Amino acid sequence: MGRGKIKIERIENSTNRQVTYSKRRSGIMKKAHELTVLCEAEVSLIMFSTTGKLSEFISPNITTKQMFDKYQQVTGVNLWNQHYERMQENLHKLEGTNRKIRREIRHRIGEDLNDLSIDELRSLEQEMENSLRTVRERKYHLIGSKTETYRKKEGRLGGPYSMTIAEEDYQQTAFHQVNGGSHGYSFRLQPSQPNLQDGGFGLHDLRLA
Amino acid sequence: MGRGKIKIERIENSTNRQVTYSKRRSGIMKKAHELTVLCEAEVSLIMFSTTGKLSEFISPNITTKQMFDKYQQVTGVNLWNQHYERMQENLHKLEGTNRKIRREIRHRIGEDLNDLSIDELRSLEQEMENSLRTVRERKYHLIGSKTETYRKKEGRLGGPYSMTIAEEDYQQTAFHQVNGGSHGYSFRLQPSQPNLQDGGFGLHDLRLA
DNA sequence: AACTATTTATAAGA
DNA sequence: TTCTTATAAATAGTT
Repeated sequence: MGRGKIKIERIENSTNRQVTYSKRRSGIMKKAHELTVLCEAEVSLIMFSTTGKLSEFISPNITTKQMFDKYQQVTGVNLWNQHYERMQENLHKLEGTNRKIRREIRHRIGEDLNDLSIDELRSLEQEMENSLRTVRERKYHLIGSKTETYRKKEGRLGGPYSMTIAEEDYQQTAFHQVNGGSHGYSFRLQPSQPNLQDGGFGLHDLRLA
Repeated sequence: MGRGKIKIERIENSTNRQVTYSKRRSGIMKKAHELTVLCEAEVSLIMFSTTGKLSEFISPNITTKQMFDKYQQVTGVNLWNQHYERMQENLHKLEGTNRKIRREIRHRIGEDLNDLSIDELRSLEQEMENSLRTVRERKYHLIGSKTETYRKKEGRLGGPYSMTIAEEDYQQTAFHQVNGGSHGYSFRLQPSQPNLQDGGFGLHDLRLA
């Protein structure tokens, strides 16, 4: 359809090739549009020139994304499975870790002890005692330095409020007070992974989007 | 281009519409192919008939997926952002939760105490004492029932090995032995989140894929 | 970017 | 459907 017949093969002359691309591109775009209107078809046409320039036609009242989704559905090929599966894998890993460390801490706060053997309980007790000792030491260390500062500031006055922080604390410790502790170190574990059971959406979510 | 000129508007006659779709579909496919060959362009053409039937043309040596990826790159519109961001969000949530729990555990095993105030240390100590008590109780409970079983089985014989498990254990506790404990309840925390710092891939991974 | 001779696509009919 | 064919449309080569 032109002054001469051409063979369908790469046009060697670069300028000529570009011109032909330009002409035929608009030709095919028009065809796509006509197909859409005449036959109520949904058409997605995407073209990249050798220089990487994008041209596209998409039927009105539909987006390219929708077209891709539909394409996936019909072909059954999930185009972003690769990305998806990597993320899914990581989620599962993290969830596993999460489960493990939740179990560990539950034991440390005295919950779910039923699944531990006597020996495991002994080890746990041992470690908790050691840790508790460390915490106490740290506390006394901190109190020690604070008390020093206090004494420097206030001098050695004595009187009804003269009990040092260290002494006060010692009593507290000795009495094993069981108040909630207003400076709450309290954290309760949520029933295992509240909103994160499945990351909020299942495997099918993308496949059947 | 036919026996008569037609207006580009929906073909009302259904049969005629289908026939036209069929003819023009192969026409546009041919055009797409020619464009590919003549101009070395990359073309993706996807069509759905009103009945939902898919037809597609894709340039050789490229996949539809690759075409989609390239399209995304160029348009800058991430087509699976929605899914991606939801997963990303969940990953971050989990990572955050893990970080928190790890911190809690570290405190419970007597590490990283420097970032706690005196009051926090007091609360922590308190809770650890309570938990330790729970663990001990559970241990004694378990030992109690085991000892009962033992006594029923062995009778009340006495002798050099007659110390009950409970007594034996009591001594152990009293001495505050600091052996490693061969039934190791030892878990060391990995340096925060070994391979999962970023879930293995950054935000840019998909955007600039 | 226009022109136009020719090829190609296809509408209508069989 | 598929084939035929008259005619419309697209476009290769030219200006």
